[in-house]
Amino acid sequence: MNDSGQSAGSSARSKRKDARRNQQALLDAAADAFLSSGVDAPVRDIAARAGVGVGTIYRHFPTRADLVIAVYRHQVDACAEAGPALLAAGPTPHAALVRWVDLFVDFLVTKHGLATAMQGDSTCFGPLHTYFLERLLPVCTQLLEAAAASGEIRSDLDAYPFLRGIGNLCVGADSDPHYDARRLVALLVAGLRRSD
Amino acid sequence: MNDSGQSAGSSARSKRKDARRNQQALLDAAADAFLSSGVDAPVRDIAARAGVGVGTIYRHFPTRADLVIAVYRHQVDACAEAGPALLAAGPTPHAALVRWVDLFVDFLVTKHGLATAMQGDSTCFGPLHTYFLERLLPVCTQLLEAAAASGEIRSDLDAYPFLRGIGNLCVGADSDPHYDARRLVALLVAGLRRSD
DNA sequence: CACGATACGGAACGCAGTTCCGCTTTACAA
DNA sequence: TTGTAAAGCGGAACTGCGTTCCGTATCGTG
Repeated sequence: MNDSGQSAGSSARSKRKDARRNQQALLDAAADAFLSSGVDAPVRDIAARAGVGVGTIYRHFPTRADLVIAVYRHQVDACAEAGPALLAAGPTPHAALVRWVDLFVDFLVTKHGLATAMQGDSTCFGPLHTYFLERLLPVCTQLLEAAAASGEIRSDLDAYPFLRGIGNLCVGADSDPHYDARRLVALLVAGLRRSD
Repeated sequence: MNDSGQSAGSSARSKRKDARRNQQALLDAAADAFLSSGVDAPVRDIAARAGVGVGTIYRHFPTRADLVIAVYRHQVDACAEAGPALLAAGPTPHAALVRWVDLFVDFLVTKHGLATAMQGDSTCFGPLHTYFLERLLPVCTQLLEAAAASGEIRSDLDAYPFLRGIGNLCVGADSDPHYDARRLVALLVAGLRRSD
């Protein structure tokens, strides 16, 4: 039952050499395109950049969202793994929580349109939302519970709405210099502090 | 120079009777459609409901967003006008701020997909975003400044990011029973409190 | 080298918002 | 009442998106 890492069909090593080459080209092209045009870069553009037809994209990544996941998987994983590390390193669980949230926000804000894509509609980006959740929810829960156990924050907020709230606050943070998502997230976290 | 209320071209009383009738039918149909299918209801559906062609929509409302604005204008205005009233009535500016925010969040959460439409992409819903801003920003500024002047909250947060943050937190609040936008907004406001 | 499995390309589909233009309806003047 | 220009209308058509499909090309093996 433990089959983590097979979701997009992109990690099962295929037999044919050209297939693997195309898949890598696609990942590179997508990363490029996301960087310069945001996560909303049209599938056709990505295919063109990679020098393949659109059909090839869909053989490797069943859906646009799966391509996005594949591109950012490493960074999401890194963020997930940073949680326990911060908890072990930081002076207090609350400090670890704050640092981890910063990490997450930095990640979201840096990728143009990622936050928007991850929230909002469910038709096209459902898988993306799901992946983020299943990867980050356990970590976030752990941090939240540790900080609650140490009495630094209130204990009546689940990780899910907290994570979604952070994600939501990051929507549109790029492309608007007057909107500072980091600050608002900090305010939200400040609102969590126990007011004894 | 003071020509408020002409923006969508929907309030300039047209000469022809049928035109006015169609415009009203369109508004009713849109309100209906938004209620049952969310603000994302396709233009064609709305036109069909109203018994007109799509072209008719675009003569009355240059853009989908303008139709959305026209449908919700009254409620946005009501929200804007409630600001000063609450400020005058409430025991403290902070209480007024909290109540006003509640009002705004209720409004956003109630209309399926409105928050999502208002934030996020700018191509299609730019005018919507703009309208909300120009209507609510002054009110929000007033409330924030009053609460800051009374020493109840910190004074270093502009109304714009605050409003956007609230709007963002409401994204996807409908259609997800596990996500309580009201609570998160409350947390955000709590984070605003002065910590002397 | 031949052949079957595998992968590829890109035309085509469905569904958005929006535009365009030939036709209808209205309002007003004669 | 009726003629006529202006205003309004309907819906086919255009652009752009994600996705599907299928005839063709390529790969790896016997």
